[in-house]
Amino acid sequence: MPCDKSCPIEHTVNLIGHKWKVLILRNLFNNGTQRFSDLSKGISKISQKMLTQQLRQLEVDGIIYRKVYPEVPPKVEYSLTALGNSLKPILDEMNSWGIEHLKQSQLDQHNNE
Amino acid sequence: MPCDKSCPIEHTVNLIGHKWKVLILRNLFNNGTQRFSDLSKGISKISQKMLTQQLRQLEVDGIIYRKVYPEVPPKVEYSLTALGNSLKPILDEMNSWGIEHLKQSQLDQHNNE
DNA sequence: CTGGATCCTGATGGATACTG
DNA sequence: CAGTATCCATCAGGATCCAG
Repeated sequence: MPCDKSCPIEHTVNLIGHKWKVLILRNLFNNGTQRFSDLSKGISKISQKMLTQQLRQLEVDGIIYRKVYPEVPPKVEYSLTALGNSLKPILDEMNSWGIEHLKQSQLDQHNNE
Repeated sequence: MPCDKSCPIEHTVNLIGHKWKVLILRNLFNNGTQRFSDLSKGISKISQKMLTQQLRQLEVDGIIYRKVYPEVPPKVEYSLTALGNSLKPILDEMNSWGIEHLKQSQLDQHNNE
């Protein structure tokens, strides 16, 4: 079973198979609608360029919605679309797995001291 | 809730938040133990260098196991460890989501013709 | 012949400075 | 505030080379 264009996992990976995208989604799931600066603060170490880039891609792919308020100072809000919300089970599984194995990896680290 | 070092999702993403890693795991889940060349054929468009690199990282992180048979011609088998197997729910969710939305994106494509 | 290391080149990511 | 623009470091792909 080769992993070609019709592979469901490949399709999913093409949309959210990127470290920063997952973290952006995490932020939107946890905190709801977020402004650019909220995301910037909420995701440690992401550069503005990367944040902009990934937000644009998520928007093009119909996963998030970008609402611009035509005012000064500028205000832009990002929120999940229905498609974006449908990704929640995946994020939930990643969260559960992380909780479980963060414990383990912290123990490992402790044992190595 | 900032996304710092103790964020479960960030931990998960740090281990498998890479396109090729997910596809490698997909291959191992679907086909069981695989040789280097099996993975190379099963994952369309991955370069040998990238495959080697990602396999090494997955091995270091304890997600896959690498068994070398000291024979000619060389033979190396990759399989999932217990930790690797515990990632199955995540892959399953990605698969389900992909199945659901591959339909949609194919319809969209059809409508644009 | 398989698995993978190396080299070179083009693409991508990060840090900073600047703008509407 | 929400991005661009710029420059530089690192990474990815392709071809080739090598050891068992």
